[in-house]
Amino acid sequence: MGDSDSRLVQDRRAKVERLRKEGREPFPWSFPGRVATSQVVAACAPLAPGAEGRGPPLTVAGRVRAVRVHGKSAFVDIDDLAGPLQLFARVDELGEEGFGRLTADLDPGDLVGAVGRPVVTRRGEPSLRVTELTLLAKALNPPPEKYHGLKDPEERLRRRYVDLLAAPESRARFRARFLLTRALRAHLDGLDFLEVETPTIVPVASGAAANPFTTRSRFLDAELQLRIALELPLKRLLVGGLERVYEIGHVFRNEDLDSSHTPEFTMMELYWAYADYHDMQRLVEGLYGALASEAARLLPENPAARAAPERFRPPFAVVDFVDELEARSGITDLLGRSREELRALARAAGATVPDDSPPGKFLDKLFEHYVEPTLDRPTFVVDFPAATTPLAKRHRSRPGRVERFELFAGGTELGNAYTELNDPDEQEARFREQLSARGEDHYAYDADFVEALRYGMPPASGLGIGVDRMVMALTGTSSIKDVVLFPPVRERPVDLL
RNA sequence: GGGCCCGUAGCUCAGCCCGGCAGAGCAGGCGGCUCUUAACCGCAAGAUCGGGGGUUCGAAUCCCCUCGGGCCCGCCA
Repeated sequence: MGDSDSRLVQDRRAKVERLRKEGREPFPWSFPGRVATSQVVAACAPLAPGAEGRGPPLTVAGRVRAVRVHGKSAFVDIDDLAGPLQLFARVDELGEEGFGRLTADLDPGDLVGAVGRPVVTRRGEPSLRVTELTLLAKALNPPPEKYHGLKDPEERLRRRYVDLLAAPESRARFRARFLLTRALRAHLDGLDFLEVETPTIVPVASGAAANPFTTRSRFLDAELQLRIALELPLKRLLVGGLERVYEIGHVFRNEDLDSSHTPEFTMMELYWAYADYHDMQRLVEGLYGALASEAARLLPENPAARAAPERFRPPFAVVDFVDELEARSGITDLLGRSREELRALARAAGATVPDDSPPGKFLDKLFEHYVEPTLDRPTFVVDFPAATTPLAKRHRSRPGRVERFELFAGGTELGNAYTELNDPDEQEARFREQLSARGEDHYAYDADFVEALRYGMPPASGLGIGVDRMVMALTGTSSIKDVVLFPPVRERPVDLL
């Protein structure tokens, strides 16, 4: 069962040996002058079936998907990033020897280059009538079966390159993911935000409630952690006068995987001096509107992407956290409830929360249970109870609330924003509350951050968006593993020798 | 971490309930075919049935353990 023993691999190795003996290099260095396969297809468009294009020959390169030999002619399907193309090879153009080599050398999975003229076959398939065919890299391992492809979900993750080479829709989805990230940057750059980078390895991970990964520095002789959020370093930059900053980077949370969580994921956080959370709602609407258009352009075949521009057309709906929760749950006077009452209500709603959870935890659970699943259309949930949010500024006119919104769509969170707390004394008090609440997932006390606020942070609004989930929402992808190229997998057990 | 399910040829899958010679298609080999596109036709080959143990005259099939994965639940976005 070992690959090295496989008969198929042995046959392919034998071909490599033979090629070398014949003085032909199975892994040449370059292949100049190629155009995209789509260019050949375009050149075929005006041609009638059976006609051959005039003008100079074209050069293409790509991976062999199938070889169909018909005695003295052959069809070779290749594809490159632009799409598939049929090569039409005949002994008439290649000669007996050249044609014989083609059929003897080529296997599915090989990378080849071809020169020829565009033709449309009698059956109407745009093709390249090949006058030269060159092996560019021999594939020793055979590709997955040509019709069913690679189905095994484990192999698709462990050997993502095989998934990508075998499944054009997987390539298209990942391309869309990274082009959406590019569009995200372009949108923010256009609003004059500055992209920055801050450390991933920090003394104490803070800015969110999650279990950190730990590591050790030999230089500092100290235990360090991997960041769980971008928030606090970026706010320090507002103190420093950078005014509009954002960062797109990985954050790390030492938790289990499921269809919407993975321990290492991509976060975008943005901080905007002299703006508040109302300004930020407008920014988020503009941002999702722009990204939805881009998704529709990138994936015209994908129903979710195609529907995105209409779905994410501003303005988004707005609901009040407390009003909506009371309306959905039938609970009254939520803000007047004691911690014990809230805990009992949360447990009645099926949440399993430890007794010593921070007080806001119970409200979060209630909201998650009663409201989140009902939020399908993009909706801003606004004015969270203060207890849920230690880093947001208290509401300017509504006691017991903070100026915060989350954007939900399709039952999942697509963004989280506050008017930022910039009063150092209040920040210090909120950190202390969190610590005294104990429990596992309190926010870490960051004394230097309080110190930074003492120098004066401008009034500002901040935004966080989970980029993986943003991509999922815009592309209709149900598992986060389908938008993360190399999700974490367990070490495969060593084969017994 | 708890529950349910899956693992058979390089790939996609049968066979497992109800124990009795491990099958097919694709890919690969050989032969044929100058318009196919999941090309077609013929021949031959390819598997310690995830791993270990047990029950049995006999295990892919039943039992136990273990590894890997999927889905649901709990926790983090």
